[in-house]
Amino acid sequence: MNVRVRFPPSPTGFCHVGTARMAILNYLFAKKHGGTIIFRSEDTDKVRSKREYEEDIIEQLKWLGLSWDEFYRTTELVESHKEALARLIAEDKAYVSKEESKKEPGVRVEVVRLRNPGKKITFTDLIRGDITFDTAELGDFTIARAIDDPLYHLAVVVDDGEMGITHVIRGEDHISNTPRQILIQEALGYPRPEYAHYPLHLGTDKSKLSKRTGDVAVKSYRERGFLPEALLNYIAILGWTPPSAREVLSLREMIEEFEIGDLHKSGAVFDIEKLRWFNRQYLLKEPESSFAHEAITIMKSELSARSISWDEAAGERIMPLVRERISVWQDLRTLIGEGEFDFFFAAPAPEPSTIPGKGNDAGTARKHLQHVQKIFDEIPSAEWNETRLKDSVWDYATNEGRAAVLWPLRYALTGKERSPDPFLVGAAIGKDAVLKRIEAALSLLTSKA
RNA sequence: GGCCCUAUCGUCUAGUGGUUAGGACAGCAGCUUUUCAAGCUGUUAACUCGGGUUCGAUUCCCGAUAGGGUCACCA
Repeated sequence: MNVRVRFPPSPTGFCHVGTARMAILNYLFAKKHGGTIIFRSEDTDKVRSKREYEEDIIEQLKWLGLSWDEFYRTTELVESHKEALARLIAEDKAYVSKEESKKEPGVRVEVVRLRNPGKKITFTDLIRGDITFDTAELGDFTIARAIDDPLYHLAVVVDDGEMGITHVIRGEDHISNTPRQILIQEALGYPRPEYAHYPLHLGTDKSKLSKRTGDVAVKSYRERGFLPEALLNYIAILGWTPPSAREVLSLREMIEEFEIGDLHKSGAVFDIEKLRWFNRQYLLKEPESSFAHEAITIMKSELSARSISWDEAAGERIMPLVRERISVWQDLRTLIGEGEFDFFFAAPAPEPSTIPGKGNDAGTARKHLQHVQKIFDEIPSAEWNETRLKDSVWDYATNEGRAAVLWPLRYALTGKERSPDPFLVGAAIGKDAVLKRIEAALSLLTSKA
């Protein structure tokens, strides 16, 4: 069978996680079966639809790495809807009903209603099995606001029929829409596509994921520095377990493993912590050059906001450290913004009383710092690197007590009670800066004593 | 409220008519060349309840309960 699926977002809001999930699942299914994907902007609601939203949806889906083969807007297909409407009325399967407007009381309108045969409808859901509804409860529901103004259900059925859609894969909020669409479909004589209704993602309190319960705009994840691969991967895996049970998968691998029947039946809570973990996995895979490019851009801008001048050499040297400390790019902005990395670029302002560290006095600290200063001073600049620094003082530190020697050294270099180790810092800032900072700490100790 | 869907650790899940109910995230503990981070190792933690069927149910059936969805001149 020639598989044809659709992405039918309604452009009444920015691209959110639910939109992305709809697109991902349809994409995986279509690609798995070599099918065609139709992007159909469901803009029948003229009041709420905006071109701005449509553009955002397109932009974010592309950012996630998705694509489609054909593009339409529902409103541009209105002629076929009108034809269908006219045919239904001519065949007396629908009728024009003159009634009072629900939106504007007192105003008479002419809506079109379907003559509902009121029978039981059973359809097979690829994820849930047979589902039966008694459509009598629906009554003669409205299918158009007016003879030339179709409503969603009519438009969807006609468009799906005309476009030869074979599989309708959508969220479970559409389960109860399915019987009425089937009714319209049968009245029009279109074949019934296969249906698959996947569960919705839930917010932390298990309620529907929405603007109220959390951040859902794809753009906001993008702005916080989540990687598209990570977001795509997490959204896909949340509610689907591939046969291999692997969690970290590329788009290609997902396509290979995808089976619509493997989608879960129950809704899952969207866990930002796990998303962060996924993002870290992908950040760790980033090539060194592109990682450094992004990191440097962020560091430069955040440091300049703090009036600290950028040092290219130091920046390059702390890359491994940056990569080890962040899960999302936003973390780097926060780190720098809070001054956590200031000491790599500017001299710190250590607190004299904190220099010795726990259980040691100023005299001891001065003695150790002077010793280390002397050792460091003798290291040729050409041999100035992390390993060399560590080797040069390690035995001394071990004999004298590592905490007693290393704490003052580290604190003198960073001015932070918590920071990376002194060797890494020392190598990054260079010999001159190290000696100056030790000297500064020593004078602080002396002036205090 | 009617109708529909769903139900395993805090979260995402695997799984079977008989299992020590497995994994991931988070948590906790220990280790790793001082602190922090990372890493490594270990570890806490679950079958919603009540009836059936059965020698035996987490698993099959029914009911209850809970959660979700939907009942538009929105999509």
